[in-house]
Amino acid sequence: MELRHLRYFLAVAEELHFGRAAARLDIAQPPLSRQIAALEAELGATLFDRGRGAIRLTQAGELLHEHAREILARLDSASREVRLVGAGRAGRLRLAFVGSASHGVLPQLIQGYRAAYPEVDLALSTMNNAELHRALVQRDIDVAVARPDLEDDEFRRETLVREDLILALTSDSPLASREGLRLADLADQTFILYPRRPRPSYADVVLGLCEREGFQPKRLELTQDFQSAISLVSVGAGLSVVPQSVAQTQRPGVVYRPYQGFNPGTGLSVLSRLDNRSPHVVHFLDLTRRFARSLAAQDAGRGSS
Amino acid sequence: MELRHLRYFLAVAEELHFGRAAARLDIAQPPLSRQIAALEAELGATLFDRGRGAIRLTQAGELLHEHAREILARLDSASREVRLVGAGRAGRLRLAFVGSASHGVLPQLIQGYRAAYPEVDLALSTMNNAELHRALVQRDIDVAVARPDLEDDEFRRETLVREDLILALTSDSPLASREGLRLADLADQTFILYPRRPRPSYADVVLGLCEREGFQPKRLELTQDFQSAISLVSVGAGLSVVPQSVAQTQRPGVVYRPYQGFNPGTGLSVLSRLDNRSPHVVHFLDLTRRFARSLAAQDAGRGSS
DNA sequence: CTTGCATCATACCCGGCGGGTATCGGGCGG
DNA sequence: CCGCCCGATACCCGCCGGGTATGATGCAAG
Repeated sequence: MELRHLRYFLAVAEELHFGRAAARLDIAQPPLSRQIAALEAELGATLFDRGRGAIRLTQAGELLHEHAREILARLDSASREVRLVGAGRAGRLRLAFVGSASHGVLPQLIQGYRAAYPEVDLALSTMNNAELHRALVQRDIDVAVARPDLEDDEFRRETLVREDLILALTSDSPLASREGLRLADLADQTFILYPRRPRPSYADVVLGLCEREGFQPKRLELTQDFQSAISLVSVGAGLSVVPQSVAQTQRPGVVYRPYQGFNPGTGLSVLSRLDNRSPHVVHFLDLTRRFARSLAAQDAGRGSS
Repeated sequence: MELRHLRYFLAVAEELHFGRAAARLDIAQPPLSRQIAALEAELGATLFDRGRGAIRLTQAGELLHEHAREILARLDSASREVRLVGAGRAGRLRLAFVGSASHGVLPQLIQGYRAAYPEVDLALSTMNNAELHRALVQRDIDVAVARPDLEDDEFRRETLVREDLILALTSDSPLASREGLRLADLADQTFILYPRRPRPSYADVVLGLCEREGFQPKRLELTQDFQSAISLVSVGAGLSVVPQSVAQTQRPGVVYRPYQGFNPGTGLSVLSRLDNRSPHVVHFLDLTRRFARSLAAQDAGRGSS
């Protein structure tokens, strides 16, 4: 049996007239008669009572009528849904990001995607860089937002934003009001760094900075993520070096201060597997590129003004 | 889209290998590739990730996979059900019969049909001859069991059984013990006849009998059906002339006695519209024919012994 | 009763499409 | 680097579905 049979049958069942049904189907009447006859032969059942003038459905015909309607409706909705998913306008996008990106521009980017593709179910989670890498490779996620990047040439990448590093200090610390602060001035402070595992990590980047400035922090406190680092700062356990965007969310007991000297900054990258050409991913990365470009234009404008 | 696309897609989705899927479908691999490509083009969606070695379903593919499975399963069950109904082994048969047929051989016939076609839903009802005729013509029923027949050459008919008429008397009537009773002996009794409407009817057949015997019943009582006639007999309201099979069910206060003289008997006919070639009807009438033949053989055997 | 019309079935032809074989192209393993 | 595996492409052929013409049948009107 083919869908043609069902479509033709449905037309005849609804018109109860071969001529009109054929017109509705945009074919001539004879092939329609033939196809219906073939269907009846295949099913071994008479579907229509061809009695004098008016045509009528048999019991088997009534039964097939209901089934055919449902099957064709089902097919139609399947087709529509698949088209939508195939166009990336429905379905699901699994995105994970480093915790320190939950402030700053990433939320705007995600909002933008949500607005453009409201029917796509966004599955969000947070991971550190190592976990992001593993999840991308194992296809547990479609898109990763890493800081600053993931080393893998199997990934497509878009740079989302670059930002300076900044100090997070306990608000009642005397350092908070000092002008022209340098990293070396903090040599005898407790540095709260993250993540604790795996190494090397962002913590080592900061330690490298210190070494470049000619010292090693007197005390180190390693914590899991930037959230707990800030928490520790707020209770006076030490200071931390964080991306500037973190300063957007003020927190009691914490003040943010720039420092003098070498500031390599940090960035956010949006990554996906090279072989993942899913429209959702493509759309998200396109949006990312446009968004990053508009951010750069803003910065340039602000810089020149 | 055609079912071929769904079937091919399903094979590939389950094998995740074009070669094996083609083998399973008993076609060569190239046309399979082409059909899948055509399906993807029509849906505007990539369904498979053809990445290095292992093939994989995309999100759109996963979605279509579920839909395709259900649609094909649905089609399969539709086909099976329609075949059954078309073969008359499932579905519904609407049968109506005169009340006086609820004793005697009709129940056996119906039992026989039930045993042969257990999945067919039998819709039974009782009507008088006039109602049977109307119902058949208007297609409210498929098969009618009338006594003795319906006058209409648009009907196909099988004679189910013929039987003598018999008297139903009040058990304490002196007539009950009289030998060699003749209808004329009952001229001064109350004749309870049916149906009251419409006329002419079975009541007129009995009145014709009396006339032939040279008398008119002194008193007449017309009632709706044979059930109420027997009830009236049982309370001593008079006597009735009924088909012999009615005597099979004994009832307190009623005795059945044969009578001498002309006995035209009566019969049951099984009727259906000539243009109703539904397998259910055909089966039922076939069964009726065989059943009637076996009844006739029984009678002949009993007669000769 | 006969003619004409409406409607579905049959006869026959044609072209498109689905399937076949041969071959290519790329990725992976030896 | 070569050969193999697998999917894609190229090209041909035969079938089947659709078209036109016509038949068969039942009904209505004259």
